[in-house]
Amino acid sequence: MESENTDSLEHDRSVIHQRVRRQHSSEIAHDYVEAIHEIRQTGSLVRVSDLQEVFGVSHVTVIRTLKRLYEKELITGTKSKEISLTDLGESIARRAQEKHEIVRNLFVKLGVSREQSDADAEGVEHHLSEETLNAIQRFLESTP
Amino acid sequence: MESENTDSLEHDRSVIHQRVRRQHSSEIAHDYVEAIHEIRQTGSLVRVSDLQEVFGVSHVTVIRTLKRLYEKELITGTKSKEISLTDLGESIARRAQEKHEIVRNLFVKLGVSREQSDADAEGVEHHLSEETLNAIQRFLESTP
DNA sequence: TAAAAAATGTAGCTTAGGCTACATAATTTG
DNA sequence: CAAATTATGTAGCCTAAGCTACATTTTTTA
Repeated sequence: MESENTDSLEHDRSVIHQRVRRQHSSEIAHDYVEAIHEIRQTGSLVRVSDLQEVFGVSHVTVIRTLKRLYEKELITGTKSKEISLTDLGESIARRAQEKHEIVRNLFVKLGVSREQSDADAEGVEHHLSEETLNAIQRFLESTP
Repeated sequence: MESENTDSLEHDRSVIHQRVRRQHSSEIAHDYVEAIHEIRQTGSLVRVSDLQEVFGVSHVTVIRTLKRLYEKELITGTKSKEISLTDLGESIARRAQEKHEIVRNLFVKLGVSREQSDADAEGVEHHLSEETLNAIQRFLESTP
């Protein structure tokens, strides 16, 4: 009963780490729908080999991941011709894109190169709370 | 030989994602040495149960992770009494602590609450390049 | 100090996310 | 159009990181 009156110091730590683990487990799904969304935006059909190139993994890994996305109802089908986003997938993709842009713009504004901003944003975007994203947006809108 | 002349557009995407995957695979190790370092800083011995509380996982998971840290020569021993950082582990822990602080201070400066800044920094700290960290530090040192 | 409680450890299961090797299908091209 | 190439798909293996169940050891405490 030691961590009851200590303002749950230890307990809070574990909550933080549990949140990060949760974020990781949805991260790949979000990256995939984001990539699928971008490909669809160009007007192309989405092929396994496209995703294979985007992520730099084997086609086998792509196929299995797509199955999981289908089970989670983020995409409408798992065969190459049928790969498209569900409404849920679509909204997740849009939000991921927004987050990515916000984070990238923050880094650019701080003086980081375009390329590095883009690369770092990729890892970071999944770990920010709404509070922090809002704060970043406020900062971006101030003092251009 | 397809992505040689296309300015490696697709190829670059895959490099970015491969980097994020690499970051993820070292992330837990870094979090552990950071936690061990913090516990040692308070003068206490490090016990399995301490780490279990910090991360909110079962003691079994902690034990197995400690074995991996030992194999990677980040800690000096895997039995509770012997858990301490190697020089390598120590330097990783210090750097992780620094990064965590830099990111947290950025968020605080942007108006995010202490608590949320700390939580978000935990997920973000592993994904920033030196270039971005330096840019953030410059920003923190300017216009206090 | 002996019993109870807490901490540690082992065995073995699960899922996610990588992979190669080996088909089969679809597209391109000579 | 037939052959070659490219794209998909399946089977089965690996590691990391979670877990529960069941010892065993260590520490507390009555």
